[in-house]
Order: sequence, then structure tokens, then C-alpha cells
Amino acid sequence: MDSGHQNVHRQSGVALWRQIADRIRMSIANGEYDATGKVPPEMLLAEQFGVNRHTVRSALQALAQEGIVRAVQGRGTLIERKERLNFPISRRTRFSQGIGEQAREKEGLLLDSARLSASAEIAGRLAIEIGAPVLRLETLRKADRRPVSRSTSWFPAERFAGLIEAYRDSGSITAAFQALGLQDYLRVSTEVTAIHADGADLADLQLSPGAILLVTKALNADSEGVPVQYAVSRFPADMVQFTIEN
Amino acid sequence: MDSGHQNVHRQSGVALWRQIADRIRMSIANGEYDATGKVPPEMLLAEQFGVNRHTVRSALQALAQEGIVRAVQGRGTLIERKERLNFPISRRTRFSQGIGEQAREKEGLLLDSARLSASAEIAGRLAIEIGAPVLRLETLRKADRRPVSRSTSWFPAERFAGLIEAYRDSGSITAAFQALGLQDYLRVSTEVTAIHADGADLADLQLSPGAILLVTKALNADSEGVPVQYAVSRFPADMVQFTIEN
DNA sequence: GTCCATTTGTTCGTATGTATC
DNA sequence: CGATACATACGAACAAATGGA
Repeated sequence: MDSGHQNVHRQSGVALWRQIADRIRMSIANGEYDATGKVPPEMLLAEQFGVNRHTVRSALQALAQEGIVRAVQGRGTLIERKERLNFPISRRTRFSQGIGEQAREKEGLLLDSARLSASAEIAGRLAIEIGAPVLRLETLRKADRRPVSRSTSWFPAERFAGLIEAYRDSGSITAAFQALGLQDYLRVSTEVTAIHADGADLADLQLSPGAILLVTKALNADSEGVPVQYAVSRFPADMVQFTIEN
Repeated sequence: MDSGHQNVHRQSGVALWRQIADRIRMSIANGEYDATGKVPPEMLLAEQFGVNRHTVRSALQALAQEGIVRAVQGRGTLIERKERLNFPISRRTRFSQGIGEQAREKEGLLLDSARLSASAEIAGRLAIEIGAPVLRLETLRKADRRPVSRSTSWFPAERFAGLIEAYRDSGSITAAFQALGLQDYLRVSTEVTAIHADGADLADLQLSPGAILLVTKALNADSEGVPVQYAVSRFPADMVQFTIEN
């Protein structure tokens, strides 16, 4: 047993500083440093992970960049933010209600919208004909000014003609649906996977490259069971968790 | 618009070859290459990702190592395995039933077991006194000889005294419970997060370091609602997805 | 069977990034 | 802040295997 070593992996395609940053981020989220409100000293971390102090410093600088910690000379590295947002997934899943009390300010921004023809996959999900008109909305959701999800949603275009304007006004899918006469909808199914962040998601969610995204593919239907929305949403994995209550 | 470029990120702490490997793995899982059964030629991929051919080759070699593709000189890089196991999460979630027809051979291995005192967290989850005796089982599940999950489970020790032997014999929690007189149990809640794989999980799940794990924290209870098992399970994110049917 | 385009395999060299000391 | 070692990434060239004309 190599005493204190905590398994970081060399030559893995993932730099040591990033592995360590990920581990410290997790430890913070798990409340392991709640007693002091500080990350352990760099020398101690270096010893625990079996790396040089410089490597730990690179990791802490990345976390500082993300706004998770703040290094103060002579005091240590203070923890700035340790919450992990919890999203319940149920038949009545709604984004803004899901956040609930966990954040004060909630916003929904419309990044882009388009009217196009349904691909085979989208048509299958929404149970419409291939090539039928659909609306696609690219949205960004924030809680307390921090981005928490980036979604791409598809809707049957004929049924929800004024949806884009309704969403832009309200910043809420639920409100937009209601404005168009759909009073209620239910979550039919949710698929959950995880990938490395890439592309525009990195910029929109303000992540450092290499971050992990939780990906949900969700289907919502009206009370008759007719699909009204198919959405692919990406959440920064270190900021959120999902809870399925049965 | 920088024509073909598909967003890989330099100096991010994640090597380009790994980012590209992740992307190709996703594309395979999404069936994007089903028409040919092959990955596009190295030169084309290099152009699409805006990297050197060598970098693409490193990515493909990593995927070959995982058994996902096989390169043949003169023919191309053939896709060997494209399935992604789907795990339904519901009130009746059971591992072996969940896999169902998706795999022929299913195994459950007991890696380690211990009888210890409940920590504050475990006591809270199982609704028992802090310090009360609990059994902890470390298990590895396989489907068709490939590891698909690594779990750490806690059980109230008094109620399930012979559990360790019962699990070792059957390789199934459901069967072990039944052997001890518990005919039925239900999933109360499931939390889902994602992290980078580290430590023993890498070896046990036969992953290359830097891989992503989907992590579930699940609570099972008997029909009276009394907690019978709390389990933290880790799944290779590129092999599985979860489905929540409401 | 021969030619040829396509595609993977291999080997140089060089520059930069990562990590240690 | 160097000096050192190794991993990562690029570029150019050539070799070897495949499959179709």
C-alpha cells in the first residue's frame, strides 16, 4: 500500500491538474471541507495525491477560474461556492419549480429559434410524419445568474405556432404552453447519459473544456398522451444532480 | 464559419485524442455510421476535427483498446460494438431484470464485504441509529463478460445477517433478499450524478483513466417503507444510459 | 492477374505542453 | 525561475493491404 496516494493517473490523456481539480471539486460538493471552509494546504494536497505542489496549484487555479475557490495569501484557499443544484425528475417535472428554493433568481434565455422539417429521429420522438414542420428552440437557463442548463427543444410547429414569441416573453416553457392554451403537460420519459462538454456548450455554460455534462433526453406529452415537446438538455455535472422519487 | 471544424479544445487539460475518442464513441452509439459499419477514414476525421491524422489515430487506438472498433489495413476502421445498455429506473428497478434481453450472460461478483458501524450518512439513509451495525458489500456486475457497474451497498446488519453468503451464492441482491425472507422491495429514490473515474473503479471496470462514470445513489425499502439497502453504483457513461419512465 | 485509388501502418523530425526537482 | 524528462501534437513521406476497374 503506497501510503497516502489517492490514485491520479499519468499518461491517461487527462492532465494531472485536471484530475485533481475534478477530485477537489467533488470533495467540496460532498461537504468534506465544511469544517474549515477551506481546501487543505497545497503541500498537504500534493502529498495526498502524490504530485508536485505546482500541479496542485494548477488545479486550484482552474477552480478559482470557475469561481469555486479563492486563494488568499497567508490564509489558504477559501471555498466560495459549494452548492449542487438538485433536480427532481417525475411525471410533473418542470424546470423552474424543480429549482424551487435552491436559487433566488431564475431566468430562461432564448439563444436561437428555427422552423424546420422533422428529421427521422425527431419525427419518431414526437410521433409525427418525417418532414412535418417543427419548431426548434435553443435555450439557456440560469439560476442566480449562473448558467445551469443548455437545452435544444423541438415542438410540433402547427400546434404551437406562436411559441417562440411566448417563450421569449416569459422565459418559461410552462408559461409559453399556457399562453397557447395548453394548461398541463406530463413527463413521459427521461433518458440520462453523460459526456465530455464540447462545442458551443462550453461557452454557453461557462465551463472549462473537459468538463462533464449530464445529458437528459426528455419527452413531454399533453394529458391525452400526445407528444408536445422533445428536449435534449445539458447540465454541468459538478453543479447538479438528478433525483428520481418513486 | 470555420467550415468543417468540429470544436475540439486545446490546452484544456484533456488531450485532443481523448476528446476525439469520446466524440467518435458517441457517434457510434448514436448510430451515425450504421450505413457503412465503419468509422470515416482517418484523413477525413482529421480534417473534420481540425487535427493531424496522428491525433485521430491515437483516438482510434484507444477505442480499439476498448474493443469498440477494429482497424484493418486497406479496408478501414470497422465498428465492433455499438450497443449502449439501457437501465430503466422505476419503483421496481432491479439490475438483472433491467438488463433483460440486452445481454445473454449476467454475473454479480462479490469483491469485498465487511460488518461495520453506521456512519452518520449511512445511518441517515437507512433510518437507523448512528453506530448501529451494518453490512457493506462491494460488488461488480457484468453483462456478457464486460463490467457494467461497480456498487457499494449498505444493509442493516441485524435484519440481514446471512446476506453476504446469500449474495455470494446467487450473485443477485434480489435472490439474496428472498433467501432471507424478504420477498419484495421497492426503489424509494435515485440520485444521479457524473464524475471522472478514479481509483479502484478504473481497474474494476476496465476503463482507461479519464473515463466518465454515471453515479447513482439508490435507496430501496420493503413494502412497509422500511429501508433495506442503500447503494452507490458507478456505471461507465459510454456504455449505459438510464431511462426514467413516468 | 494488373493497375490504381483508397485506407491503414510506420518512421522520421520538430515544436509545445505537462510535471518534476 | 531554470533544467530535465516525457507526453502530446503536427508535418511529411513512404510502406502495406484492400477492393474494384
